[in-house]
Amino acid sequence: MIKTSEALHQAGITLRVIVFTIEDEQLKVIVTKRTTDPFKGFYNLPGGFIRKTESLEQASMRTIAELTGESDVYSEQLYTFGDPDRDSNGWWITVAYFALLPQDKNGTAAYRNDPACIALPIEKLPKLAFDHSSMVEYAVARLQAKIQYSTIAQGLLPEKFRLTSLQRIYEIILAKKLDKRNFRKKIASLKLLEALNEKEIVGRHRPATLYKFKTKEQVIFG
Amino acid sequence: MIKTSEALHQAGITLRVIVFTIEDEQLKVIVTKRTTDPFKGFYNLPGGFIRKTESLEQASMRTIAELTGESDVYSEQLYTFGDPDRDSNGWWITVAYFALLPQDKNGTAAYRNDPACIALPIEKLPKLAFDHSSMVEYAVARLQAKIQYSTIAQGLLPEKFRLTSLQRIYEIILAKKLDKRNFRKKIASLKLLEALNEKEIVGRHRPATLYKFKTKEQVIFG
DNA sequence: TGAATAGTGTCTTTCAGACAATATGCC
DNA sequence: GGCATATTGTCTGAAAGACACTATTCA
Repeated sequence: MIKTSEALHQAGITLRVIVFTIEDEQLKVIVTKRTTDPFKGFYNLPGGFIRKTESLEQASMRTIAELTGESDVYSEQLYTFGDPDRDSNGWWITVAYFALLPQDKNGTAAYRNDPACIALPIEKLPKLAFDHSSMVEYAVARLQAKIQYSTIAQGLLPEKFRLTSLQRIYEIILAKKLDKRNFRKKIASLKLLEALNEKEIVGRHRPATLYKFKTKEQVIFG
Repeated sequence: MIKTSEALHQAGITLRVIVFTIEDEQLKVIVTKRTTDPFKGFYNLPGGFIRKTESLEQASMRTIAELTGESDVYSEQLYTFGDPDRDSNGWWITVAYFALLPQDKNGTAAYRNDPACIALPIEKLPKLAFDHSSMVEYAVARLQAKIQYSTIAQGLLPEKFRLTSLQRIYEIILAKKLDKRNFRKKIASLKLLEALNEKEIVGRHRPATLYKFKTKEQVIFG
C-alpha cells in the first residue's frame, strides 16, 4: 500500500517546551531569539533533542532544567505537531511539552539559567518562528482549562503563599476578576491547602496567613 | 551539551490508532493478532506510517479509513509514547490517535474493512503487545472524561438515533446506570439535539422519536 | 489615625440527584 | 388487553454567584 519512499519511518524529531511563568502580574512564556535562518530575528520556543536512553518525559525535564536551572517543575506533554509544511527545512516532528516555573516569594519568576532566554507576556506576543505561535495558543488553552479543575496553579507558586497570590494566579490566567469571598469559600471546600502558623508582612497593613498545598502531586477535582 | 551519538535526531516514528466502537452493549477496541516476533500471538493495535506529504491528522485518518472503510470518523491525537524500553526492537516513538466508529441503526458496529481486525471488549481485554495496553487504558480514560463535557458520543452513533441509544452510550462508557429523567433533562437543557419528525419502531411497543445533533462538529459544554 | 490589604456570611439562583406514573404502538 | 418501551415533573440538597463590612498591622 505505502511506497517506502513516501513513508516517513525516519523523521527528524525534536522537542519544544512552552515554559510559563507569572511576572509583573502577567502570564509570560519563555522564548529565545533566532540568530540563523529560517526565521532569523524571530523569537522561537526553546527546544532540544531526545537521547536514546531517556523517555520523552525525561528529555523535557532535562531541557527545562538546562533552561531554567530548576529540575523539579511541573510539566506535561502538550501535543505532537507534524504538519509537513510546518518547517521548510525538512520534515520534522515536534513533541511539545508545557511547563510551569514558580514565582519566588517576591512575585518575580524563579532564576533562569540561559541568558539568551527572555520571558514575554502572552498578551502582545509577536508572531513566533515556525508554528510556535500555535503551540503557545494551544498551551494557553490547556492551562486555562486545567486550572479550573486541578491544582496545576501550584506549579506557578512558591511553596508557601498567600491566598491572595493564589487568587491572582487564577485571575491572570483566566483573564477575569474573581470574587474574593467566593474564591476562598471554594478553595476551603476543596480541603487541599494547609494554613501555616506563619504570617507574611508585605507592607504597612494586616499580614496574611501563609498556606501550602497538602500534597505536591497534582490533584484533579473534576 | 548533547553528544550527537546520544541524541535521537532520527527516531523511528509510527502511528497507532485506538478505534473504539460499541457492539453488543459493550465498548470494544479494534486489534489485530501479531504473526511475527516480538509478541507473536499477542494482539496489538493497528498502526501505520506517516507519509512525508501528510499531516499526523491525515495519516491517522488514512490509517483508520484503510482499517474500517470509514473516512469520516471522529478522531483526535491521544498521546505520544517514547520510552526507550517500550520496544525491544529499536527506538520507536509512537504517536497514538483514538477514534470512534459509529454503530449502524441496528446497534452493531459499522463495516470493517480489514478481515484481520477484531473488536474486543474493553472489559476482559488480554494483555496487548508492547505498551499497547497502557495506550488503551489512556484512551479509555480520555473517552470517559470527554464524554462528560462534550458531544463526543456523537462519534459512536448513527446520524439519527433514539434518546435511549444515546443514554446507553453514556452508561456503557461510564460503566454505570443513569436515571432516564435526569439524563433527558440534562440533554434537553444543552439544546444540542434536534427532534426529527420520524419515529423508529423496533418492537411491539411505543415507537421512539429520532433525534440528530444540530451540528456535526464536536461541542464542548464545560 | 490613615492607608492598605486580610478576612469573613447571607441570600438567591442554578444544577444534580432521587424518585414513579402515564402514554403509545404492536401483537 | 397485554407487553414493552417512550415520555414526563417534583422535591431536595449542594454548589455557584452576587454582594459589603470589619480586622489588623505599620508608618
